[in-house]
Amino acid sequence: MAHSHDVPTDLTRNQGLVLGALNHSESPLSAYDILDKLRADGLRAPLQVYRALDKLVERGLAHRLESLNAFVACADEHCHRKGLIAFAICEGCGKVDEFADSVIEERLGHWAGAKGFKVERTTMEIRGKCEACVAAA
Amino acid sequence: MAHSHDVPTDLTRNQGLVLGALNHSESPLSAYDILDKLRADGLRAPLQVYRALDKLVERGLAHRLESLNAFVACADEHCHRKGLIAFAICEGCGKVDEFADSVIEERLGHWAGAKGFKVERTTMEIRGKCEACVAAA
DNA sequence: GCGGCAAGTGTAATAACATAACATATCACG
DNA sequence: CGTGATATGTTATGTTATTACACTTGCCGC
Repeated sequence: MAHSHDVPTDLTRNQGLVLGALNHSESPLSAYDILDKLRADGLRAPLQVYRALDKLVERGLAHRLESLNAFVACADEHCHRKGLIAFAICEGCGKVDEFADSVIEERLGHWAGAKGFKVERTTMEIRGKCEACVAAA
Repeated sequence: MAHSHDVPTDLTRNQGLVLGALNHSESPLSAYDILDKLRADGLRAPLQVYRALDKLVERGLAHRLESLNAFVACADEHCHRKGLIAFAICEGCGKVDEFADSVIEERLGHWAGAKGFKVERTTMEIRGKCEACVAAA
C-alpha cells in the first residue's frame, strides 16, 4: 500500500513540493514549517509557499486550519470534497481527522436561508483529544 | 435605550477598557485595533490587550474569531453562553451574527462519542454576505 | 501590622504568520 | 514569432502573538 497520495500531474514544481511536504506529514504544518522542509529543494521565501498553498487550497487538495494557522493535505485522495468539511484536531498528538456531516450542513443552510445570508465558505474545527491521547493521559 | 452593554463590575481597568472598545464597535477588532483605540487611555503594548482579551474570552464576555484573527464582544448581554456558538461573518459590512444550534451541537457530540474524541472547544465560522449586502450588490 | 501569595500591570524585545511590490521567466496558443 | 496569462524569485515590510522580567496591588492568615 502506498502511504503517499496520488498527486495530480498538472501541478507546478512549487505546488508539487508543497503538497508533497503536507502529504508526508502526520500533522498540520505552518507555511514556515513547509518552507524549512523545502529549503533543500531550493525554496527560499515565504511567498513561494503561500502562493502554492493558495492554489492547492483553491483546488481542494489542501485545507487551511484557521485555529492553528496551519495546513493539511486533503484526506480524500482522489477527489477533493464538496461542501462543508469539519476537522477534529488533537491537542495531544496533533493529528487531524477530517469529516463531513450532511445534517450539520443542512442545518447551517437552513439558518442561512432564514436569515438571507449567502454562505461562501465555512470553517468548523473541533479542538480536543483523540481517543489514543485520552487513554494515554 | 442603552447602546452599550451592561458590564460586570469586577473587571480590572484594562479588561474594562478592552471590553468597552469591543462593545462600541460594529464589527470585530484585532488586538492591535483595540490597542490603537485605547492609547488615549494609557495602553501602550499589545500584551496589555492580549492579557485582557484572554480573561474576557475565558469568561465568555468576548469571542475570538479564528478566521479573522479578531475579537467581538459576546452578543448575549447578561449571561455568557454555554455550549457551541456559531458565527456568521459578512465580508461586505463586517458585521457578525452569533447563534447557537443544538442540533449541530448534538451532531458533533455524536461524532465525538463514536470516535472517542474528547471535545474541548469548537470553532464554527461562516463567511459570506448578509442579506443587506447581498441586496446592495 | 506585616509576611506572603495570587493576580494584575508595564515594558522591551522578539517570534510567528502573511502580504506588497517589482522584476523575470515559462508556456499555451493565435 | 509575439503576446497574454500564469508562475517564479527576491527584498522588504506589515500584521499578529508571545517570552521574559520587573514591579504593583489586593487579599488572607497570623
